[in-house]
Amino acid sequence: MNKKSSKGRQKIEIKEIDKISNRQVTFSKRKAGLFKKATEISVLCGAEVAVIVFSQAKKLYSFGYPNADAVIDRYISGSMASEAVENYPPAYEFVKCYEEALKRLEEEKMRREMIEKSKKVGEGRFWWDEPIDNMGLVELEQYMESLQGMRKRVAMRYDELMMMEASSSSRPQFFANSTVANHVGQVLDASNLHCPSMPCLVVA
Amino acid sequence: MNKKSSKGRQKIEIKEIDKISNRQVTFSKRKAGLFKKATEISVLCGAEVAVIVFSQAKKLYSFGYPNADAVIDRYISGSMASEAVENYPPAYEFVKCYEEALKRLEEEKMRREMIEKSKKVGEGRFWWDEPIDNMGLVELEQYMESLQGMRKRVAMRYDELMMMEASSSSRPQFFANSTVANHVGQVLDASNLHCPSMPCLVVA
DNA sequence: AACTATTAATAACA
DNA sequence: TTGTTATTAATAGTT
Repeated sequence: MNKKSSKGRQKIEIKEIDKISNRQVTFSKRKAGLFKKATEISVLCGAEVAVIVFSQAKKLYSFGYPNADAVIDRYISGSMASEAVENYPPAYEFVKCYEEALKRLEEEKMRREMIEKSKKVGEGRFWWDEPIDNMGLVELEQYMESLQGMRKRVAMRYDELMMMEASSSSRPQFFANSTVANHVGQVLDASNLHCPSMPCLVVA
Repeated sequence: MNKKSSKGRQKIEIKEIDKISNRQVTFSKRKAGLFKKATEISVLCGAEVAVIVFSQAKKLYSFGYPNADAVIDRYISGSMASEAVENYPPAYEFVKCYEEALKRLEEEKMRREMIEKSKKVGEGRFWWDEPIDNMGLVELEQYMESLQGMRKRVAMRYDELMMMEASSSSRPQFFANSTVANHVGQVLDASNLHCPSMPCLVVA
């Protein structure tokens, strides 16, 4: 009854793939894999990496950490010259910023989970605390409806406040003091960032 | 008697390896792996590849097929000659990534705060009545955004469950394509929310 | 663009 | 460092 849906990965010989369409697909997949590996070694080991690939159609793809050109420049100038310690702080700062945020996110999750744990399931347990992963369909529906209700209330409250603010005199810009605004500003300043997960640079 | 001789490969997080000796070993092994992958894609797909790696100690390792310098020369002349402006989609990706993380962070914070607040709420009052009355505009905005995020995630979880229900299919699919699905659609669509002149995040 | 059954790469040990 | 092994990760063939 269980007919295998595919033969799965098969061993292949490392020689040019005959079938063109196949070759192209493999190229795409393996190029992605190669860039991923490059990312990983750079992150795991603090290495600087550049990868340049020309497809058979001579289309150029490149990847670099912290950035391809810098690494290549250094390769060319043969600057194993010991102290040629180029620094690449620009993007790095923001990557740190991002990582920081992720870390804080994890912390928050933890804290919440601990609170929930400490509350002990059973008595004093509230329905909205339950992790959604354990909810059934019906429960999820209820949850959604509740959220919707909340949303409306908040919006109404927002309106109210807006009215009041509007009638009184000086109103600051919406996000003037918001953390979100600050962070966005920072991020937008980072014009030359690479995405940490897959900093792939494609040159047409 | 059959004590495992090793734990075998373990899953690791992609972040700088703490222990130096470990980092060095990993660097060697992964460098070899990277070069091997580069060889393979070049042979399998007729691609030209160059890989440049600087270790943390700034030692240079390079690989090229058919040969590194040729590929690099081509890269240089290519990127200069062609007007091919380097575009940086990754930066944008990164920004999105980052914003996403921040949003989730806000959500988590909120959930925790709510839980903590809920302890103080007296009889007959719902937990979500408590906080908003004392919020300012900015806080309300963040609150709304967080609610939106939570709802999306709940809806996604809902979809997930639906899929599972559908595929395991030992059970009649009551909601397969009717009201509930529509409901989810509604939830995901922010347009039906009462959300006056929401100053959305501006991504320049 | 997704999905498995496989192979290939590799983290932890020795 | 080099080798072994238990696992995870990548991907060939298929839909």
